[in-house]
Amino acid sequence: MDYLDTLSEAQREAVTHRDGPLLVLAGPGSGKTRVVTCRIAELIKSGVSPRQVLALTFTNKAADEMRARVEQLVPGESVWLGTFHRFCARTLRQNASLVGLAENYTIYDTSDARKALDQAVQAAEITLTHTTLDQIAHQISDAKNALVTPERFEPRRSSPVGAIVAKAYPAYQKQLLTSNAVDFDDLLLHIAVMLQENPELRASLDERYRYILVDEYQDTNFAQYCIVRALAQDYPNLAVTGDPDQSIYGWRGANLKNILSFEHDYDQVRVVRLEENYRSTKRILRVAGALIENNKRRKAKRLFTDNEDGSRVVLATYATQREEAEGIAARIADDIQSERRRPRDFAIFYRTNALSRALEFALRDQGVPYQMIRGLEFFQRKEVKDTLAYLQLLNNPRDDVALLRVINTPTRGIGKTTLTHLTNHARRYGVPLFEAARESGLIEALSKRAAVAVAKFVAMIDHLGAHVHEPVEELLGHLLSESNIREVYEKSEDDADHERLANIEELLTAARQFDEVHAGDNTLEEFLEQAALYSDTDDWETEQDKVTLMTMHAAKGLEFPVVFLIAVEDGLLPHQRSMDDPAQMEEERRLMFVAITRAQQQLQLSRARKREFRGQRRTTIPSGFLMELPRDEMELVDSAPDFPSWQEDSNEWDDDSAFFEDSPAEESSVDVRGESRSPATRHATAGLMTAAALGQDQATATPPVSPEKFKHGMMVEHPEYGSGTIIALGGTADLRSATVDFPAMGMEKKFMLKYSNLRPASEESA
DNA sequence: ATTCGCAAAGTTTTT
DNA sequence: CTTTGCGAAT
Repeated sequence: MDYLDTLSEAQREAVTHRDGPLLVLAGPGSGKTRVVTCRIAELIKSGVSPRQVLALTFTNKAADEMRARVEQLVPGESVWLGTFHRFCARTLRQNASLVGLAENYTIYDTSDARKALDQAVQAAEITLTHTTLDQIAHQISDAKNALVTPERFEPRRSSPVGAIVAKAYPAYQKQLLTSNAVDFDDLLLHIAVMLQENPELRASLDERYRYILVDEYQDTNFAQYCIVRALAQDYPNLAVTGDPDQSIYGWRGANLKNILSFEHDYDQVRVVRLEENYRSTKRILRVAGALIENNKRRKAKRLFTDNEDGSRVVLATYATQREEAEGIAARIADDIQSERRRPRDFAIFYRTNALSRALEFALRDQGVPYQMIRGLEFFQRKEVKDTLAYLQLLNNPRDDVALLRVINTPTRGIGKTTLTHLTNHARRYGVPLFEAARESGLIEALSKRAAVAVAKFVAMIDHLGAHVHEPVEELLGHLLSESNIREVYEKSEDDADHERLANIEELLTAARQFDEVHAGDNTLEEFLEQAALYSDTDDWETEQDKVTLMTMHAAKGLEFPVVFLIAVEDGLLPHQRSMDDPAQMEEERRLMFVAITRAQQQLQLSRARKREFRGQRRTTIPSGFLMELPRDEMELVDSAPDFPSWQEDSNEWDDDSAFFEDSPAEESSVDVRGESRSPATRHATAGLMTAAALGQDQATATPPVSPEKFKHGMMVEHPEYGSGTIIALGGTADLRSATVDFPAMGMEKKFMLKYSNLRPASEESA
């Protein structure tokens, strides 16, 4: 076909390279997806059997998109294309016994896994001093991502938490095995271990998957790295694509080293660089490039584009988060009203989900349609989880977490005491809870009444069990009526319950759609697998003509004509928890790089001078990243430059603003807002503030106190830590620092005076 | 057993 | 500030 003619030289090189390892370093907007899909098509055309091709992605969304594109290129040919987790889930299904599981194992999501851990910790009688379940879970997850099995786990010496983890990890793993269940990390861990320990299986899978493609290789963790390696040994036809500058999942164990040292890991690697960008304007690209250059640990890369210069990147400063949200909403509304743009042209990104609230209000106010992409949501709702738990229990009766969730939902008189007895019985004989429930008549501690209630529950599950091979929708139908779930919600007076019923209906719809596609056997298992590995990000609908709101992480791989990135402030971007670690700071910078490079034509970065944080209004500090951006490409817009009152007595000012906004006098038809606001507040690019000057802004935020004023023994105030005494001073000029003892906090802290919000206590009264 | 109320805790990103 | 969890009371 002719698609080869439409590719650039570099793209074509990657697409037509057939055998041997291939590393495609693909900058943002360089047509990476196109290269991957064309490559799959090209392989098939050159005679490779589709079933020998394995394409692994990071998200379902990416997989779905690729599948659609491959289908266009080579209709009817089905290669295995999906996420790492799904690939592992399927492979584990076929070889479950090798790791002590049965093929009908359950995949626990994070909250299920947390419950299993809770169970395990209790059963092992581990006391949680100085730590929490969450902490333990994290450490276990880290260990699993690094392929450290329970037996091999060694806590760092003198780590009290580590010692607890060393006990909890094996107990947790045992609990999972008893329940015939795995968590997300296990999917990878089990497969990686399985490949290590079973050479013949490894060899056969290696042979089966002759051509492997891995997308977003920079996001792979150690377990994924090992899996890929194991499958590409005898047939190293491994093509990985990625961009080290877009690695944003370090917190989840992703290891940048995997892509940076790909050339050392494999022999005779062909490297193709895709550096031409087809997405963004020159200006946007230059801004992105200038930012990412500040990272030390990276492969230098030249990004360029043939696209036009475009408009300057706007750096907007608003007085409050509310003005930020309203300003953006007004501009969007204006552009839609005047038909310059459609809602779907816009995206608004933020670092944390919590930041979306003000935007939602503002957009709703303006009547702008929007869709918000959140991580989970649907499958996390109680009623949905309850219903799915029934299915899980039916599919895998050993699933203790599922049983605990459903045995008294809706209530059927099986209370805490009964459950304690059941649990004791189960632990004594080392059997799953459902087994214990089945023997309820034999448990002496149980009252007659309790035993009967349990027996009725068991009978109901058994009865439902007769329907497990029917289409999922039908099974769900039986389940909803026999369990009384439907009846309880229907009879309820509560509106919330009717909404729950609606959600269950939605689940039925999902089941019906699933049934249409999967007519074959084992459908229940697969349905549950899909549900477990699904996230709401996956069915983000491009066709919908709505403004998109999402986190920066969710934005990866997408593009929009107009992008707003909000809250570019110290502590949010970069995030507080990353600021003390240079490696994490680089990841934050990459995250911002990803966000910026989503924009095709227009980009606005913004911050608010004041932002509500944990219920408190706080003066913000502009993100240090802003100072790394090239002044020449930017346009600075300040919505309240001559309005200094936000500094000191801003409490009232803010309330005033709220008052005016709500007063009917200033009614908000779209165009009134848009016009009245923009000309008055826009400033010519020339003059005013430079990006560096914006940094000075932070000094203005708290009226500057010259570092020389601080003396040893002086009483000082810190907005966060309260009052304290200077017990040491060091450095000179910009480097002058003070060590302060805060008696109320029982701690000492060292500050760089130039940057700190420290002030002499006496100034308070003025 | 369920319900209500209060307290506490925790607020990054997701397969 | 919000959500979640736990404990008490009915």
